[in-house]
Amino acid sequence: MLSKDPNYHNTFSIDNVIFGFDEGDLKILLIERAEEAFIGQMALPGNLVLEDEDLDHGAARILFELTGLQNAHLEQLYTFGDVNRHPLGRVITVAYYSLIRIKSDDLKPRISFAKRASWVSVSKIPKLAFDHNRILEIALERLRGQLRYRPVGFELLPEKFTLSQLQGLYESILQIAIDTRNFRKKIIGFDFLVELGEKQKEVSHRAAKLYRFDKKRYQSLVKLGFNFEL
Amino acid sequence: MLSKDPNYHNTFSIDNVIFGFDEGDLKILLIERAEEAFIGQMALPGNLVLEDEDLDHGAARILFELTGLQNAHLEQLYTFGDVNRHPLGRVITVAYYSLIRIKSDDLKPRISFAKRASWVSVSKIPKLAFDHNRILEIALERLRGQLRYRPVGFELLPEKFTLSQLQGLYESILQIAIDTRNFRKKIIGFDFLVELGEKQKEVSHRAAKLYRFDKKRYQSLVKLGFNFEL
DNA sequence: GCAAAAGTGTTAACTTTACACCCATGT
DNA sequence: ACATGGGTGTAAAGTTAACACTTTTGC
Repeated sequence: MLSKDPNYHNTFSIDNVIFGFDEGDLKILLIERAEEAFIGQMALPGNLVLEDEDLDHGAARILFELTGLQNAHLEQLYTFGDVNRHPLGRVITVAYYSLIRIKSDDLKPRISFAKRASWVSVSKIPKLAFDHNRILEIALERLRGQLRYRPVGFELLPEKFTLSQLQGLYESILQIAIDTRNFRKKIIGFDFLVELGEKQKEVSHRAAKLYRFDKKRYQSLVKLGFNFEL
Repeated sequence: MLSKDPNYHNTFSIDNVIFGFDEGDLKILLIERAEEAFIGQMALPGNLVLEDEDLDHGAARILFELTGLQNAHLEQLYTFGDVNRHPLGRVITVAYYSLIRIKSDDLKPRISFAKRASWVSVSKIPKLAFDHNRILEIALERLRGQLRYRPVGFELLPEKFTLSQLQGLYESILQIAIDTRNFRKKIIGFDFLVELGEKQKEVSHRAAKLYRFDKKRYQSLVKLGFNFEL
C-alpha cells in the first residue's frame, strides 16, 4: 500500500461513465492510467476538480482532456465518498454519466494522465482502479432504469437507424426479448420518429427503412403531457 | 459579503432534506443556524463531514446532532458544487433525503450549531441559507417522481392509517385529484395492506378502518416480479 | 335528523399481449 | 432458389377510467 499524500487531503474528483453502443453491444469508455495510484490499470476517465471550477464544468473538461470527447451531455450520477476508496488520501468523487454515439476517430487523450482511451464491452470489463467497478454498476442500474421511461436509446444509435437496430438495443441492454410487431406498433405510434425515405445499403437481405429521432417533436409532445414508456 | 476563510478550502458538507407529512401537509425539517455563515437564518440540517467518516455515516450523524432524529433511512440525492455556493470558501455539499413519520417529541438539537429544529410546510418555506432552496426543489422533484413508482407514501404516514389518509397524501403531494373507488380497488388489489380490524376513534363521522403496510409481503411480491405503480 | 366522511360495482374505452406468414434483397 | 432479416394485422385478455348512492357515526 502506498503512503498517504498530504496533497490529497480533502480533495475531490470526478469520474465519468460514458456509454456507447456498437456492434449490438453496450460499451463504456475506459482509460489506461499513466500516473499513481493504480498506474497502468484501466479506470473510468476521471481526475481532480479544479478549485475554481463548477462540477458540471469539471466533468466536461476532464472528459475532454482524457479522451478528446466534447459535447457529451453529462448528467450527475452519484457521489462516492468512502473513507478508504482512494489509497493516497480522502478523495470523494462525483460520478457523471453520459450516452453518446460511438465514432471511430473520437478518442485522443490531450494530457499525459491517460495513456489511451478505448471502448470496452460492458460484458468484458476488467478489474478497474479504485471503486470504479462499483461506480459502473450503479451507472448500469441507472441506465436500465432510464431506458424504459426516457427515449435515451436514440442517443446511443447513429442519427439514422433502423427499427431493428432500435429493438436490438433494448433487447441487448435490458436482456429481454421483445415482440417485433408490438414493438414497431408502439414506437411508430409515438409519432416522434421520422421516416427518412432512405434504406440500408450493402446488406445481404431486404434493406430496412431508415428513421431518425425528431427531438423537437418529442419535446413538444412531452409538453402536451406525453410520457414515454416502452 | 464575508471574507473567505482558509479553513474552508476544499472542504465538503452534507445537507439533509427530511420530509414529513402532518395535517394533510408535506413538511420539511429546518434548523435555525447559530453560527456563520447565514447566522440566524433557516437552513437544511447540514454540516461538514469528518475526515475519517463515510458519507452515509456523516449524513446520519449530522442529522442526529442537529435535530435529535435517529434511524431515518437516508438516501443520497444529489451533489451541489458550484464554486460560489458557500460564502466562506469552496464547499461542495452532498444532499441526502429521507421520509419519516413526524412525532411531536422528536426534535432536540444536540450541539449549539443549531438553535432549534422545526417542521415547516413546503408551501411556506422562507428564503433559506446557501443554495438550500434549490436543494429542496430537487428533493421535491425526486419525491414526486418516486411517489408513483415506489410505495414511499407509507413511510410518511403513521403505522396505522386509513385509506383516505393515504389517498389524501397522494393528492396533496402530487397536486392531483384521485377517484376514491378506483384508488381503493387498486391499493387493496396490491395485496400488501393488512386490515387491522380496528377503527378510527373520536371522529365525528363514520369511523374508517385502519390498515398497516406489510413490508415483508411487499418485498416478497417484488421478488416475484411485482412493480408498484399508482 | 343532519352533517361529514366511509364505503361500495358496473360498464365502456383503451392498452397490451400473443401469434404466423409473405416480402425484398444478395449470393 | 435459398438464406436472411424486413415488414405487416387481428382478436382476446387485461387494465384503466368514469360515474352516484348508501352507510355509519357524532352532534
